[in-house]
Amino acid sequence: MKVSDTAEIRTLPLFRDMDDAQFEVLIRGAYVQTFPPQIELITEGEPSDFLHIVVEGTVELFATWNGHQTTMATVRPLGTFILAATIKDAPNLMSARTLERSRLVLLPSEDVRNVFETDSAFARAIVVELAQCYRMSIKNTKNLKLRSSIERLANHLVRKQIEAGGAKSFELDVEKRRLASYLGMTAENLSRAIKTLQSYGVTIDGAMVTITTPEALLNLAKPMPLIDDPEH
Amino acid sequence: MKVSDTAEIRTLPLFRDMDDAQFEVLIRGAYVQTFPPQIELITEGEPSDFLHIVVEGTVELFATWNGHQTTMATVRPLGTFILAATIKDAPNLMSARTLERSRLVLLPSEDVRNVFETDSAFARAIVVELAQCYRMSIKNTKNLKLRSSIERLANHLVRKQIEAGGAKSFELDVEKRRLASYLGMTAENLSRAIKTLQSYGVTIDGAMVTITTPEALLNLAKPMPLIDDPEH
DNA sequence: ATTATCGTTTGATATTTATCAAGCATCCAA
DNA sequence: TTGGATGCTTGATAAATATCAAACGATAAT
Repeated sequence: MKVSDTAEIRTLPLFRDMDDAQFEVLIRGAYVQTFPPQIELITEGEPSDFLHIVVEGTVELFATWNGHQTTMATVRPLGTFILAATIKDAPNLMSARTLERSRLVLLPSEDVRNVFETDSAFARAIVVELAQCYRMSIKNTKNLKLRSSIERLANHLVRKQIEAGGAKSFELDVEKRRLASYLGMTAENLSRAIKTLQSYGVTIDGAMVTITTPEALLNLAKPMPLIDDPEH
Repeated sequence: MKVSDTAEIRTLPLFRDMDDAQFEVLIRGAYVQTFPPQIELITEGEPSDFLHIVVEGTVELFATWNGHQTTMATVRPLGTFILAATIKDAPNLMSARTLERSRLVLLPSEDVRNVFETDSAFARAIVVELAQCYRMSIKNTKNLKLRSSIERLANHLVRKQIEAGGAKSFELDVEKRRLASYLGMTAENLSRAIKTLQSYGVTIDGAMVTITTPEALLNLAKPMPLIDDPEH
């Protein structure tokens, strides 16, 4: 494993404050692997063998039922999945696939659980991380239950613009059909929703989003920290 | 605070394995209060002052946006809310109201955070609890995104029957309009969905549910541990 | 016992969302 | 350069879901 990877992972809140020796234990047992696009890394229902860390590339988390499939999240560097399953030694509730060539660090779940039992700083960091994940999921539920699909799209764009530093134009970082699935709508309806947003000063050409009248969009989106702010 | 309450709370997974002295610290700082129905106990957006434990009665967690409101969960003895906000010292993402006369134990969030820093057994229990909550929320998201409202209702009934020990008849424990909101539908459509379920061998008279042909209902519901089993 | 209130049900209608089919655009490999 | 393949868009239609209005029924307060 490259030293630069190790150093990068160490900066994550999850590993930042843990004991040097215990971090070493995790790193010694770790695997680094590069995967081509469209590889299924984990499958829902299977036991969680590893805590995955995305060092490079993009991973999609998705879930299925009765022939349907939905995108639950997109994980980019330096994101991890799926901590809850690793800690509880429980089956994964989601599957994961690479969307592009991706490099991942795999920490054996058993090692993570062992270090969790030993290193109380790590345990505390895990608490904070899980609380964060839980709150994110609650926000997502509110988003789904309280808003229509076009309102969800509007808020997604508002948020992405903030993440792009407030730039008038920015690029969508996922395929539209995956964005649609994430937002809980079909690709067809995303296409139509985008058209509707033109009257709110939004134009989307390919992956390029331009927001000409942010006030109009905000007036539709009505964003709220308790749903839309990942930090809140 | 009554000794019987203390003993009961001590049996919760969250408090079971913690240090006696630290548990004492929590109990010493605790308040016990009985509330009439329809009292708003916490408000979304407000800081989390207490970890609430429902000892008697029923509490509804709900969220609002732009004039809309949705039921997020129902908490009964011995359930707690909202651990993630308490631990992160973050604002509550949901509001809570009593649905009936209810007795609650309130642990000051600051105490909980302090003991969490001190008692590693408590910290580990919090990890398990948060992981559980997170997974529950993910399952709920899958339920919402992958199923239609009638499928959600069907699965809810299947689950409630299991919780009723498999009895052919059992009672709904919440008002229908709240059940509707929890399931992400209107009260009117819940009423119609119940009618539709008659052809699947389900009759609901008032709060009394009777399932005459479980096979037919199961065939519609297609329950799946990765969505419907709270233990999984 | 009576009235008032509130939850539930039903019907009519509107809106939202999905599905199906076709054409268009883009990208990549032969 | 040229086919595919795949993703995106558009139109037509169907299904799911929400809204509005009214009636009904249970419950609680007077």
